[in-house]
Amino acid sequence: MDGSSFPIARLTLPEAAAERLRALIVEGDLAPGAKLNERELSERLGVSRTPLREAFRMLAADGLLVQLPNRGAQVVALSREDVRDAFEVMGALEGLAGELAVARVTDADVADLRVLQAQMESAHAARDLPAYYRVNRAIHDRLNAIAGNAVLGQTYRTLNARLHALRFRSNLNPAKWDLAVSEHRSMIAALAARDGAALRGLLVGHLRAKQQAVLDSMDNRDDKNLQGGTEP
Amino acid sequence: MDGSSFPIARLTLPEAAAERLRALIVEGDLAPGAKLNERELSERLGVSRTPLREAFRMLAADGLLVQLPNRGAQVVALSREDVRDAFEVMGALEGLAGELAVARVTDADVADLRVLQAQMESAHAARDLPAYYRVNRAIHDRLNAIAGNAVLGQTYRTLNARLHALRFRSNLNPAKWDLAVSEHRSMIAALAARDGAALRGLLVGHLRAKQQAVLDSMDNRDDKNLQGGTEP
DNA sequence: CTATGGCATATTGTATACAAAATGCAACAG
DNA sequence: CTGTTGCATTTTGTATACAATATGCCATAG
Repeated sequence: MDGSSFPIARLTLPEAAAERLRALIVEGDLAPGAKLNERELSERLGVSRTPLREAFRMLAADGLLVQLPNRGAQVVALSREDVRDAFEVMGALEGLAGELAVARVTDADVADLRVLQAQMESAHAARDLPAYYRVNRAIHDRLNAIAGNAVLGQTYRTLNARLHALRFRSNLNPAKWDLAVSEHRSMIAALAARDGAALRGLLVGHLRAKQQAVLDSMDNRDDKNLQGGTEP
Repeated sequence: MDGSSFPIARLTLPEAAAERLRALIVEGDLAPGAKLNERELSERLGVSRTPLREAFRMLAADGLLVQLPNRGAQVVALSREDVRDAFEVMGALEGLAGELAVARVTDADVADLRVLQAQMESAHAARDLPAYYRVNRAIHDRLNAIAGNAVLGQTYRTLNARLHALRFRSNLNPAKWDLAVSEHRSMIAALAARDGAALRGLLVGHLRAKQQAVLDSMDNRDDKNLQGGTEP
């Protein structure tokens, strides 16, 4: 995102462990509600318990783990309410990002976004879902970057990671997919026109649709992710 | 905020240390930019370095500390831009809180808020600034509670703590104070009338005024808090 | 047969010892 | 006199040992 300085930035062991765990959680290798045994995990990751515990603290702060005193850490199991709450906040953040982006966007930014939009249309035409997700994410990241608010970006990414831990396969049927792509087209138009209110409305609406899809997908699978649900 | 369950919840050592450090930072006993020596701090807090380092990780996640690999932790020194960014996000969050509160508020809540408002008017009439701040905070906390969004509340509190670490003495002159009190009156009226748009507008405007006051106060003091500024 | 109490085991919490890295100073070369 | 290199010291990073707590099982009383 910056690219102007080159600190070598070796990862410290707790950071590396946290990154690895984050991936394991988001990829679903560590299921929601799973209890994390310190000794076992530290052996699997090849680090001692001390840095692992620091990693736990970081992930707990991100809301990916919950730590119970003397009872260890477990992967968070988001309740329906948690998901609703997180999406509501995400909506507010996206709305802000839209308004800020309108205030700060340059023509070069718009040009870049149009390129991404074209890529998205291609992925859509080719029915290439992974590519679509990738470009989709790139567009939203780009918007946040244009907004130029570090606190916003940070908060947004953290919340996003927490929701990704759900591993929802948002059942994206053709109709929804078509709509989503056209919404993105409208977003870029609104941004190019410097129409903050319109962009805000589009982003919030877009997210509300996603929220509904995720909540639906939570209903349509085993209730494991609901609060209190632990496997036998 | 909940009050329906009574887990004894002894604080674990890292949590206790984090809480203590948080207070030291917010109270200004640990100045922005101050370097935190692990051995010395652990002795002063009466804990060993292990739980202290976990506390560091928690506070770093909250944005109260920054940790540099192999170079320790230091109290965050917010730049002007950081403050602007944080307030922008706070504004979006407050706006959301207002809309949610309107959707979920009960008449009992409104009655409670009117009591707090009366207390605020008293503090204002008596020119009792500490009491005013206390009630002010209580009102905003209450609004967030009514909004009933745990993620929102959490995010809001974290950002608030980070800004409090600035130790700004928002130069509250009589005119501004009068305005602030009347704004609160309007807020409660908007909430009672279930007028979400009006409440959002009031909250966002209220916060923007605060942001301006804080940024001004940052200008009017030594530039210690600005990025790169380290004492001789 | 069920429920309670106590003990053995496993797991987390904390302190400390050791390793690795950074810092500051001093000696030296230019 | 200035800048650089190497060493001693300080500080952070990691592993491990020990302490405290929780968990689960079994014996026993009702």
